[in-house]
Amino acid sequence: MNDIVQSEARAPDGQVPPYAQMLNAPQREAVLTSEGPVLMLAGAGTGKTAALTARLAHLIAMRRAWPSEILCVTFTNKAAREMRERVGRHVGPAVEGMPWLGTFHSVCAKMLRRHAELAGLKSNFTIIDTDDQLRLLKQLITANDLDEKRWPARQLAGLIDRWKNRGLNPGDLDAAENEAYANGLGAKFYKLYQERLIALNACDFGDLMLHMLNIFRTEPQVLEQYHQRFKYILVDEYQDTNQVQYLWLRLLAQHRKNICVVGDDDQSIYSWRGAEVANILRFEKDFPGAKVIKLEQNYRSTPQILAAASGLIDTNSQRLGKKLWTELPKGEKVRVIGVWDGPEEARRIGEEIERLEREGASMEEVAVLVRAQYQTREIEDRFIQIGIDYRIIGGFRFYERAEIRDALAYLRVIAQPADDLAFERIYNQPKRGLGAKTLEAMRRHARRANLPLTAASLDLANTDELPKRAENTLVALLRDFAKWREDAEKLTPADLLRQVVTESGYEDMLQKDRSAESAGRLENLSELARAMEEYETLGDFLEHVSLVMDSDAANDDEKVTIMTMHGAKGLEFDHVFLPGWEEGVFPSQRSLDEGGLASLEEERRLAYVAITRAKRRCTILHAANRRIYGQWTSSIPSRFVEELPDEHVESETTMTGGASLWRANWSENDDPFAHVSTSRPDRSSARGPGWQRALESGYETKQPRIQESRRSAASFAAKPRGDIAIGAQVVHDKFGSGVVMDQEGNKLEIEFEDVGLKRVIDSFVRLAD
DNA sequence: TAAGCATTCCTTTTT
DNA sequence: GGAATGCTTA
Repeated sequence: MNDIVQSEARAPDGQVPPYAQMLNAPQREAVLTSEGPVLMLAGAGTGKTAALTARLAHLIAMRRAWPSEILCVTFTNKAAREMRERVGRHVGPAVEGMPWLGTFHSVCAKMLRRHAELAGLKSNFTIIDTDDQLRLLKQLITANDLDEKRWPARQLAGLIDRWKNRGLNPGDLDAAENEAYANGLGAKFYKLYQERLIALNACDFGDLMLHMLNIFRTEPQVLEQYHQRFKYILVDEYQDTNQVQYLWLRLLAQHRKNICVVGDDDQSIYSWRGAEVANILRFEKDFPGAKVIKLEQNYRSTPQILAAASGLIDTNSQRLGKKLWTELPKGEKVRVIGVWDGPEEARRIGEEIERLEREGASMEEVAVLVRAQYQTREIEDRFIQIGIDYRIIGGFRFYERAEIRDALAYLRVIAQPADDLAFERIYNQPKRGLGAKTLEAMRRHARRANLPLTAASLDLANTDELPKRAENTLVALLRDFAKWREDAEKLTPADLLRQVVTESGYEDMLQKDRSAESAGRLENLSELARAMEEYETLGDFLEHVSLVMDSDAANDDEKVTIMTMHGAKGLEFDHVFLPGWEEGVFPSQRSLDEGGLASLEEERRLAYVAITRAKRRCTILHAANRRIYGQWTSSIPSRFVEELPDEHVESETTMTGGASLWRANWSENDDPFAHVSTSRPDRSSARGPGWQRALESGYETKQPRIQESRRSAASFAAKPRGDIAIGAQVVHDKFGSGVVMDQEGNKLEIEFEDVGLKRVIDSFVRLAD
């Protein structure tokens, strides 16, 4: 077998092709076993992407299929992009012809545009985002005399999403499902919502998959078409597929059975989004005779990091079982640091990072990974204070910002006059005096005439149903849109946007707004215009936006990354900090309260993912006290800490109990800014139950070992900036504008208009203009 | 219609 | 603690 494999790998000239050269034995097997079903179990850092791209390159180079005959699906645009790039390196411009390499959703969108009429849509349908989805549902709920308070649109949206994830249409719901919303109105509202979407010539994210699944199920000739086309199917991150994706894939693969799925059951962390690990666990049943290939050699982490992670994940019961190993040289043990409270944890991380910086580490290679978004604030505050450059990934995405959505809504109405949801978003944004009354009249009229809102409003303006003033404004707005539609013919999409932003009064509105964010909003809008430069038509751009919700923000600068553990999947860093390993934070309270063992095991997999992001050093922290929802809570270290194998871990608990008290006093004397009340820890409320307990149980009072590294930013690089003095008006990216009250070295004390007194490093502010 | 106050809700979020 | 939403009032 091996000989066959070896000879097959050779190009006609007898050379081992470059894409196969760097692969280890199992990787090579995964690449060369092109026929039949293959399950590739790829542990963290085992060169999964390398194998996958080599496989693609192999299929193309060996002429087993044209690039257009391979279906390759990923979950994220980033993964798809990376794959395309890497395959391109092997096979050159042939990748350009890989039209079916993309995310599940983009592939489905592409298919659905071809067969839209089979789903009751026109091929230029709009893809709506969650915002629109919620507003639409809210309308439906109130229009059907239901109390939106009692039965929130959010809940309904969640249910519909889950139903779609499972491949269920309104008619497929059983009694229990139907009961889940408003005492048995689930199916009714699901149906209403779907009808409304069709009427709007729109679909949501879930529909992209579900419509295609429905079409495959009911239109054999369409499915047949794709059977003929796709000679090979590749799926990345298979453990994250949900039911509808699974069914969709199974229909497509059943004909030739040349399907290769890649995944890692230990990295399944999205079950709450409908992902089913079961899909990977039962692959061999679905495709009898499937070849299972395990990639277990890790090229990323030190043996210690790997051992710690493996030891932890061993606690889980439901596993296919892999044993990761590495040839990399010994490194340092995983560190576990116990501290007194949240602020101290943030200080400690700051100190450690400053030390790494002094040692010459690249800040690009440092990450702080948290369980939940709210944990970022504490870290962020500290980094601002001591001047560590950071970037927070996640939270608000570029395309989710209000101003971006508004701008896109304008563009959508221009491109698609029938896009009611977009029109409703901006008909009074900026404020032009059209309110709920006007909207109601427009809607009434639209329903009566069975027209989209914009068209109906034009009609409405000819009647005398509206007050003169509203009528005039509305006519002016519609005239603007007519003009922009003409502009759209002549201008590039980017220029069109600039025009609209100015002429709609949106720009004016932001310029008049003196709040901290408005400058950033204007900045975002020009950023959006810049991003549009590469698109030829408005339609192209809008399709891109609705499917690719991430912006490829330049991340070439030296910044520490702060992000959630979920967001970090697939990434790697030399140094990883993992704060908040306490029961109730991680594992999260919710996962402990509900979901039982399964959800605890998912948390453990998340811990495994987090640790295995580290290449060289991994530092885990836990605090004895933490403020959660404004409430001081004392907490015990996460069970995951105890599950780490002792021999690969180095524990340190310097700052507990008395030491912290002592340190608090000491730092007050030492700290030139200690009199600044807003930034001093609130000692009265800091005495939570944990405090008492710590004092009573007589914690050992240790000298803090790291005193010398706890230098305040003012005493270090204390060179003040020349251009800022007390009394100066300054602007801070995060805090907005304020007045400098005090200055010491490079440290400023600023009274901000919005957030009050803060201490910041002067390099973080600029003089107000 | 918009501002100003009260109330609610707090994981994770690839598309 | 705090944002985000919704309701009340000027």
